Amino acid sequence: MIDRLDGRLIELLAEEPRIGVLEASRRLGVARGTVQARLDRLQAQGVIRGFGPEVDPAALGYPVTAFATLEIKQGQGADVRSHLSSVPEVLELHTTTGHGDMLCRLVARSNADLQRVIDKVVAYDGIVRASTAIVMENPVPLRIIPLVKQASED
Amino acid sequence: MIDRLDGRLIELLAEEPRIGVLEASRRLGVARGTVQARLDRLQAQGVIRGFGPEVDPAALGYPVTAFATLEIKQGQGADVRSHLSSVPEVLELHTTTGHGDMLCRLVARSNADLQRVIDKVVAYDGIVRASTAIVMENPVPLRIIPLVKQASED
DNA sequence: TTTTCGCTGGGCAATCTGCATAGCGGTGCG
DNA sequence: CGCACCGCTATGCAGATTGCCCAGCGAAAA
Repeated sequence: MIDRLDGRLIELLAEEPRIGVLEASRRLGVARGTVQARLDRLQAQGVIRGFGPEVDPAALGYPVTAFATLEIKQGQGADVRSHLSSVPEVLELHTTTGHGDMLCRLVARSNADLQRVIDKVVAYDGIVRASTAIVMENPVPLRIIPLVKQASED
Repeated sequence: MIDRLDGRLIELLAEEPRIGVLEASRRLGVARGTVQARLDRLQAQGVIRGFGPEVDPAALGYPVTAFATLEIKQGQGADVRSHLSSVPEVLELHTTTGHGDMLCRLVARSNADLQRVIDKVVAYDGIVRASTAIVMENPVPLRIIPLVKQASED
């Protein structure tokens, strides 16, 4: 899948995203063309989706995060999806196995504001029930490097 | 917090991360120095955390995602945190209110492999119970642009 | 009114990019 | 064994971009 060099390249880019291809090639001790080729390949394969800016919702004024488990009326899945995707505070949505049918990540301006967001979310026929867990701490923020390391060292 | 120009800049960078400051200034119809200054400010404020590569776990050989709700023995929180952070397949971890005490996102190489990951996760004294929901579909992948739009248009 | 601040528009040297070249060594195949 | 293929190295070059600087200007704040 990916080899050590790919892994090191991804780690390097994760640590210092501002560096260019040339600087990366120096750090890795390989030719510039090699880094260029690896990067192109990683992006073509979809391993690297892109280099979009990582925006912190808290800094945007949405310091409260919560996860909501939703129970959906049978056959309403598609409509619920499009309803939820129209709510900006819904940062992601998954359909899952288990007791709930969907799991979504929400943000809000405050705990009070979270009520407004949840109301907006459940204000839809297809949603039978929602149970919400507010995030208190985030000991492990979304990360990928440890996995990249493991995958590249196989 | 952030104004329209900031919002447009973030949207632009999200759509086409490869463009530089100069090109961005052309697209936005402002001077290069302005874009430079806005970017610096957004990063200094923490609104933009960085431009790390977005890696797709599926392309790395981990196509299965799951969310696990963990129940923790009182007073064992800190140890559990460090235990979980040492597991590469744990992509993020939150402590939450509600029935569970923690919620974590896992990935695995297959449904069968997920068992191994879960075993590794719960192989720790402090964890009383784990209930797992496997992700089937991801109708709304992690996104931030709608929120940026809303925040910048206030 | 004066000061401060953000934006503009320009300039400059140093750097990087995209693209192309050629050589080299390892691998798979007939 | 000989050959073609592929990835990596190394290098070159023109054009674009970056980081940094400055002076002017208009609006908002003091």
